[in-house]
Amino acid sequence: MLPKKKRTGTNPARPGGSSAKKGSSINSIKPSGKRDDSFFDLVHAVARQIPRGRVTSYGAIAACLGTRLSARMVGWAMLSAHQVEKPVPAHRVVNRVGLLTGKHHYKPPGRMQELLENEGVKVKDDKVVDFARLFWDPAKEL
DNA sequence: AGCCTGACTTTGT
DNA sequence: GACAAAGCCAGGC
Repeated sequence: MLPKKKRTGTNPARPGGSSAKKGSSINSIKPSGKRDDSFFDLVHAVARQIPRGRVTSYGAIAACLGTRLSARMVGWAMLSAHQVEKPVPAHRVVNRVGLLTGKHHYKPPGRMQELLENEGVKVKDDKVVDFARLFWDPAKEL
């Protein structure tokens, strides 16, 4: 989501460095501590840095990683986020309109909203209130 | 190998 | 603001 950011004609596509597509496996869940720097781990890392009481969007994370066009993959990464033991505040990640699209993936669907409200984020109709204000841009704040 | 699906986004109508 | 289409990458069949 880059409302003001000009669309650089040259699509950054892959700002070298972030995308290390080699042996990309979701099996990054290695208790041994040896985890591949796959796309998923990067997403987890960013998601984990979301300040409490703030929210962000998949696209923001994707853009931060340079894969703005692959926001979907961020969602995929969130799936693994539930598998891993590491604390990944997936509830702080919503779609660009602030809709809790992933609430249905929680054990109790309402858990996501509860977690958010518990952090001070008001949710109305599966939608984050004042989303624009609570929005946290990893590319900017990070 | 191909084909389909998916916690999304952007652009155009 | 809403709807439709295209693009993205990874995983499962």
